[in-house]
Amino acid sequence: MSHRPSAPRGTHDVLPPETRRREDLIDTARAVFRAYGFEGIVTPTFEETEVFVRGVGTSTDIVRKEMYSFTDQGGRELTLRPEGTAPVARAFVQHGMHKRQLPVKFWYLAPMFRQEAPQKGRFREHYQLGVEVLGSDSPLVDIEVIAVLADLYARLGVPDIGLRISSMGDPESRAAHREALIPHLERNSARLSEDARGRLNENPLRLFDSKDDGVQAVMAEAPMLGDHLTDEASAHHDAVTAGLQKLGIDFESDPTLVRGMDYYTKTVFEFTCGALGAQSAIGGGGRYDGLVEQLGGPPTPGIGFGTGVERLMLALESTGVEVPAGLRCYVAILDDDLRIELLPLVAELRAAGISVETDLRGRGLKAMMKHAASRGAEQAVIIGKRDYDDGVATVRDMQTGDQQQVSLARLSEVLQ
RNA sequence: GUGAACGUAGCUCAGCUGGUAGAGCUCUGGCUUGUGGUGCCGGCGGUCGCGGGUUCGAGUCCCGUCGUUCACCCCA
Repeated sequence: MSHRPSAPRGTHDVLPPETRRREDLIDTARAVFRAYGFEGIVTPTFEETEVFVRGVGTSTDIVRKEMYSFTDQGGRELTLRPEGTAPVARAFVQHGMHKRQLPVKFWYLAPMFRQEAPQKGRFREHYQLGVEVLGSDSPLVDIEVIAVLADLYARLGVPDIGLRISSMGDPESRAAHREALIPHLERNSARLSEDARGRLNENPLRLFDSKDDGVQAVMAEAPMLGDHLTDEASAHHDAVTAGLQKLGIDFESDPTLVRGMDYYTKTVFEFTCGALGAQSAIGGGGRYDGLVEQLGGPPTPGIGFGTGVERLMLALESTGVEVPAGLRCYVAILDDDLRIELLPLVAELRAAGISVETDLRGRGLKAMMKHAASRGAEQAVIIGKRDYDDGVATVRDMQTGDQQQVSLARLSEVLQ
């Protein structure tokens, strides 16, 4: 027993009927993305480690302690993708997409790997649906990207959604803010927690997000990034919020909103879902105007988001939406010889677009009927020796129990 | 990575102060020789997460380990 393997810590299998709800969710997402003109992009599950180190940033928890990195047989330093944006930016650069008509708009569904402590809504492998738009610095893109995500949540019926939005400014804004913030923190270092003092210099913005009382008190009096935005960054932010208001998308301006990637500039945002508990972030993203250049490409602005598939599933669990069964018809064949004889008939039904299942174990009618019921079949088609000799099948409505004889030739037509 | 709680059949759980495992559901067979969903009867299924210790004896106590959950942290 002890050597019976199980899924590694922080990973899990997805089984029916859960898979069905998941597939439906992904179908909906794809439809929403297409409605906005996004096209799919697929990037490798692993990248050169350098992509994330340079892209995501060395001060981030992701790069510092959460990456699954390894050296392959050829001595290459590789890392399982911990986030979705840097790989897309890398692909943009590699394929010279700046020569395409800009902006390019991509969506993806991909697994992400981070070695974190697992808990509800947080796994070491999780899937994200995401979107990236590269090649326009217009606030119109920010608005569209946030709108797609809000639209997706609405279409899925995710309950208790909240949106926080802020601006990280541009490098110039951040430098000015940092010059005011660091001295403030140093003056008050006695009131900061040990952990907070440790990261005071490398990423002081992170402290705005702290839940420590002492740190919070210091940060409440700290100079805000929002007060140091350049005119351009400030105007950009105002245009984004104006657009969201015009679309009727509710949001809360939260200058303390901080996100985990170093590449963010200007607009950052995070959607939360009250049904999720401690891991309440269900999706988030922001603008990353320096990332493409950071990865060796021409200066190219970009913005995107990621939203967690598992967290979406958790959020939707509480709504108790029933998914209809996927099976239309169960064909119960009574005679062993007929099981082979009637293979073309079953094939014909399937070719006509009817979902059909048959017994694959050679069971009796009673067991087959039970199977048909538990699979949620709308109709059972019963064909025994007598029916077959008469050229008919018995079609039973599994809801009402009504039965009728239908000629084999007309079967697919009747079942439509 | 840190702290706390929990870990008994596929699932949900019971098992009092230690004496060598039980229920419901699921699955399966029968009552119903070609018919499901209700009912009755039967069956399959567990070295009590794993390893060690205390004891005449441990699911029940102790330690370790793995896993899950919650909080910190971080994020989707």
